[in-house]
Amino acid sequence: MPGDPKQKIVHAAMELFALKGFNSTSISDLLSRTQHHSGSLYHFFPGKQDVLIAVLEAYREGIRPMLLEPAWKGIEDPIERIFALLRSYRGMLVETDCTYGCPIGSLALELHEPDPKVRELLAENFSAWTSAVESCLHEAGRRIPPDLDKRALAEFILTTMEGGVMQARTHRDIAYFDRNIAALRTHFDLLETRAQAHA
Amino acid sequence: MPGDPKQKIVHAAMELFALKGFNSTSISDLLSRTQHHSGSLYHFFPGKQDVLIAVLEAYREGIRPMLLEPAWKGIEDPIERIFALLRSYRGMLVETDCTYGCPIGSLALELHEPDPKVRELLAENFSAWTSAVESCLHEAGRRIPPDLDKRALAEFILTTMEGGVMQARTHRDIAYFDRNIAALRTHFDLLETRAQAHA
DNA sequence: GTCTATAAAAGGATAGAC
DNA sequence: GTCTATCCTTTTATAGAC
Repeated sequence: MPGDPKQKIVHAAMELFALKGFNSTSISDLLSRTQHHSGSLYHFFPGKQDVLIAVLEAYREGIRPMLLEPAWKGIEDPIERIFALLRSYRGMLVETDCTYGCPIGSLALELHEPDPKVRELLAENFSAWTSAVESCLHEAGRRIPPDLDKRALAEFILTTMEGGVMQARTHRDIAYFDRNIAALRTHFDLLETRAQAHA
Repeated sequence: MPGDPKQKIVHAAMELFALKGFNSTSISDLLSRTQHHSGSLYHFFPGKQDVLIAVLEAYREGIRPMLLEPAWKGIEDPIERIFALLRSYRGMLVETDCTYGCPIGSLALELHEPDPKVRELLAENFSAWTSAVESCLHEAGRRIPPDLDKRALAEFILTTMEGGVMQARTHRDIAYFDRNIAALRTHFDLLETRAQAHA
């Protein structure tokens, strides 16, 4: 529903939490952006925390349709799909002058003592991302050493993205992100060489 | 000066910003922890932001004496010094049940639109850390391919630490950190193999 | 330099009419 | 379901005595 007010609030919250963070986004910010009033928001959500939960659920549900499918359009090679996914984060950084990176990573580090439900949803977002990358690694077959822990490598790829985003944002310079991705590419090249050597 | 009230406030702020974040730490929190009163704090600092600046300067000045020297005690091998540094972050995570990681990384992602001075200090903290690691890489000499960009690899090591901390904190499980460090160790092993092959 | 008291504003949330 | 008005708390910051 495009006019669904609940969805509209969640959508605004996704944008504002990514842009300013959770604590720095006030209920008033959400209301003024959605042109709703507090009675409306509190009709749908018991409190601000519940808006955050809805946001994290929306991100989790959106990983495939909103993130992976656009990034993977026209790309079949499983390893190139991983780098295409990383490029989509690069695109977000470039579009926003290196201010907006991964919304999940930002929230994960902003919220130090999160509600258990919130922490669980952050973890589920990371896990779903990691699983998608892990699938690509399995599809890559013998280009990766067969004895290598694919799940661990997928987590390392998430680390590369998050660390690259963090440094690019902090230095306001996309080159930090690019050098991290280049280092990961070197890692893949070395792994592929080793996989061939053992073949 | 151990009783210096200004230092005492900065010290409390370092702890509380790391524990709860900047926005979630109130001036009252700082005052109750230091047993001072608002007149005292505002005598030394024009505002809360200036406490943050003092905190970031203290972290920057503390990198060598508080972080590197303890981590490197008794360790001479330059590559093992890098992994010893990473272990000191592991120690912080374990001591705090995976709630407290790198204070600079947390602040870097919490503060989305920081004051230019604050952003610059965050960047300086990352740069100083990266430079220290880069020095180790240069000392490692021929164990690393000579054509490899040592600065970029040092940034990739920072990325590994920050990404490992982020995932360990989010999942409340140190194994995520350990697997990231293991992946980095694999990367070093592969680089060393390549360096030998070209020798 | 440190204390008390308090101003001034912002933020989360609620009540009740419509 | 949505609007207006408002309560209550927290928070940053200031004033002025000591």
